[in-house]
Amino acid sequence: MVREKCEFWEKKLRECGLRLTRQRKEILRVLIKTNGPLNAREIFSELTSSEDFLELSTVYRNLQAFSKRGLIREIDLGTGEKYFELNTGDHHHHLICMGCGEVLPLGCPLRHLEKDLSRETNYSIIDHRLNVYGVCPTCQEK
Amino acid sequence: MVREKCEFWEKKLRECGLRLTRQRKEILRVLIKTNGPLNAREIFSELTSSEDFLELSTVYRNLQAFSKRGLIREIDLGTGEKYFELNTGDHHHHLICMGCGEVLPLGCPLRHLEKDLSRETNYSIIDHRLNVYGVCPTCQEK
DNA sequence: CTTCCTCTTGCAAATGGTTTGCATTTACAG
DNA sequence: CTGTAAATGCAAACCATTTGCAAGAGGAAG
Repeated sequence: MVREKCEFWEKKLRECGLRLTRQRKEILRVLIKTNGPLNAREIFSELTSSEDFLELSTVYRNLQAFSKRGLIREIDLGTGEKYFELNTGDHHHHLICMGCGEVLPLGCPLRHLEKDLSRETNYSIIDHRLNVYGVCPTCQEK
Repeated sequence: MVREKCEFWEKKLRECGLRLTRQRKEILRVLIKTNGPLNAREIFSELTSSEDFLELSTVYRNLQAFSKRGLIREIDLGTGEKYFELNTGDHHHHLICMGCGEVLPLGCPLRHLEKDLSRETNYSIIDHRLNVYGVCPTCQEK
């Protein structure tokens, strides 16, 4: 199943006009196996075993390249670093635990907002970002 | 009116246990006269005329101090820098023009979300951040 | 009004995330 | 298999922000 997903995303990557390098395969693999947002350093850390070494700057360059082509989506969790997750096309937000940093996907409660807002302000609405911050049940016990 | 507001915020600052220095007065003044979020460099730029010079690091240090004491509120517009605005206590969000960067305050459409979400996830919900991105009427014409 | 202690500032250097220049290596179209 | 454009490694630069330290300045107490 993971293999299939890898092939799916590698195909997408090729369709974007990007070459399929060892480093890109590995970055994709990490993004696939983790469900949820990752930053450059986290991806890099997953890949520092000697056999699949790659430069941190390569991770940054590729996250930028993937993001520009819509393969991944940039996520701002409000921590200062840029996070990314595979762009599966389903619009959602994130619920972030302020204790342990766990991130839960969150359905969008704002489906109707953009139309209303467009009418009120005459802005053409392009996008919105919502983060919700809380404390997860486990962290509440501590 | 501006003078009254300045006195109000200077009093608040003193009540937080902070000393009222020339630099802090000036930073407050800029925050008061601008309605909307500002970052450290913008505040600094407003104050580089010879008579009211201050160090950029002083701006950073004070924004941090004010923020910690709840005088101002940190705003993340998704641009990479930290923005701040006076904490007037009214909970709101921001509509940001992707053309010119204009920022409009936005009433909160999520009043009921936190209770529902708390029930569904067992998280205790602390806060949320919402940004809406669009293009303002002026920028649409270009 | 003066003194003293503590908080604050200026200055310069460090930090952390991210980007960039350049020579070398690699994917892959032909 | 070969040539070429794209990608990588490496090191240095960048930019917002933070920090250490000595000098300076609020303001409470006298």
